[in-house]
Amino acid sequence: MDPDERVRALLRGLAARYGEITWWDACPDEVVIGAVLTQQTRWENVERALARLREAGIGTVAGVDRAETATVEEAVRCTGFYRLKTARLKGLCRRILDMGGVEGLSRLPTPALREALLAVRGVGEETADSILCYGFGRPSFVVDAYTKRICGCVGVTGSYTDLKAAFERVLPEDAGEYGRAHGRVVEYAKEFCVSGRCDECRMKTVCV
DNA sequence: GACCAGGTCCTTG
DNA sequence: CAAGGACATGGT
Repeated sequence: MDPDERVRALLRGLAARYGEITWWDACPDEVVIGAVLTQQTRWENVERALARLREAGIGTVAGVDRAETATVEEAVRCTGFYRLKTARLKGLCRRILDMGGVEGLSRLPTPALREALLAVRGVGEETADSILCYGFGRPSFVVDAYTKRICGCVGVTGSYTDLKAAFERVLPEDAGEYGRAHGRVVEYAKEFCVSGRCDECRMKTVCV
């Protein structure tokens, strides 16, 4: 079967199962911060860190930029790789402010904005796409470990760019649609995939 | 105690 | 380009 057709079938099944979920509904500043913190980390720990940053009054791009390194490290310790993430976070926030803040960046066309984000140390494709899609409302599909895993389960493989392109061909070009689709993939993976691999690969549950 | 988590970067072959 | 290691805490 054509890979795009498999992706279509997958998305149909997931939409039928999970419906109109809302996925990451946060202000741009928190999306920027959360996108970095969630790297290789469970979301629950990211939420704790975001709450700590908020309590410290530095849960924004400007806040992280002006805060002491040690203060940020303390707040994000629970997400792991905390030294690395603090450095990445401060670098990213600094860069965003230098480019006119979220406000200024939002005037850039999506390709230019994506390049600007990718140019920051610690911002790879997934992080950039998360910020684009959830922070800036741009239709840029996010491919994460769950997406790759689920795609593998239905026989669709390829590079990050390949998978991203497949979803973007199949879905209507809309950030909300992309976000919900990605959210459903994650919901499904959390429900059926156990410790790194699909338990019994129950994709038939949603795919047929 | 072992293993894994919503990545990214750097180094090797 | 593919593979392997480093980065680190928290939950099962």
